[in-house]
Amino acid sequence: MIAEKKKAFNAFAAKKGLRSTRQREVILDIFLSTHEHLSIEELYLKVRASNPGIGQATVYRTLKLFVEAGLARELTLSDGHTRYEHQMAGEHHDHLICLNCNAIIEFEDETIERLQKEIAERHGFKLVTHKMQLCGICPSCRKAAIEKVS
Amino acid sequence: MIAEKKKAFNAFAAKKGLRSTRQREVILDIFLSTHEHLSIEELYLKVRASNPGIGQATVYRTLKLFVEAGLARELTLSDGHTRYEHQMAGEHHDHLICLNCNAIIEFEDETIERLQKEIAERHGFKLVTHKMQLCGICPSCRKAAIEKVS
DNA sequence: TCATTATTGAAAATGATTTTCAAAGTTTCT
DNA sequence: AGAAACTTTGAAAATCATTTTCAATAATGA
Ligand SMILES: [Zn+2]
Ligand SMILES: [Zn+2]
Ligand SMILES: [Zn+2]
Ligand SMILES: [Zn+2]
Repeated sequence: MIAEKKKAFNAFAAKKGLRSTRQREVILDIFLSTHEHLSIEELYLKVRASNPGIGQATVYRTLKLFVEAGLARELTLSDGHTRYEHQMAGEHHDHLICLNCNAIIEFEDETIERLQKEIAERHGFKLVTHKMQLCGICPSCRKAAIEKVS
Repeated sequence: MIAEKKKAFNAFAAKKGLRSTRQREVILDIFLSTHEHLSIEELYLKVRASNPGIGQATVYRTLKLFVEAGLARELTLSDGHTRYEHQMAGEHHDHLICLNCNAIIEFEDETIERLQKEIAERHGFKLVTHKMQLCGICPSCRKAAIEKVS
């Protein structure tokens, strides 16, 4: 799994004539070892913990490469911090986000995806991608809110 | 229509103890006179054209008030410029956006809205709002692309 | 090895938005 | 109306995520 993605990145790098550097390997390892929707800042801190010396700019630059290589997806929630998550070819999901605690739940809904395509077609658009975020209050925050009242 | 919205804003301002100022009236008039998804910059330029002297900060502050008052909706597309559009109670639409020319088409789809609610419920969330943008290539950009090839 | 070219880190730049603050304006009370 | 109390304003400064710059360093291929 991780090895495959590394291979995929190397293939991308080779095709693009990118050089293989320690920094990119470290950042790729750390990115692949996470399972959350991490911000650059969080990623940078993780990187720096094991590899002081790697700069933020390199983390910014490298994550953009991962997106280009199809390994990562950029998420822009409304907190002003760009986040990255794993992306595998052919897979897709959208997000349910708690407005209170920022918890993120992933979901897929084929019917919605199909309807989106239909809407685009109806307007003559060729659909390339979409962004969908459902924002609400998660179960534990709801419970906490109820307890506070009573 | 416009008069109603002005009344609504005045009611909001009164309830909040806001003072009525020339700047806010001017900005509200200009905002209500538009029918697009305008960025603050665009709005500021329009305001300044008839009222030099009104500062950007005031435009920023005032548009936030309109959102709070329920008259405006903030849109964050991916070009780094926050945009505002009219919002009327009980109405809702989402956007189809051309990745090439940035054209914005509005649409509503009740089935999607219902499914979103169901997804949220299935995960125990209380749905508060959502963001959905379909990104693609609009008819005229598609045509232009085809002509370029042939 | 050497020449070429890409990458890096630190610091500076950018650019949208927010904050600061003194001056100006609005409201309230007398 | 006049004065005190409080809000709003504009200009400039500050903020803050991200991007760019650039000289130094590293990777590549001949
Ligand atoms: Zn929560
Ligand atoms: Zn996700
Ligand atoms: Zn277009
Ligand atoms: Zn719209």
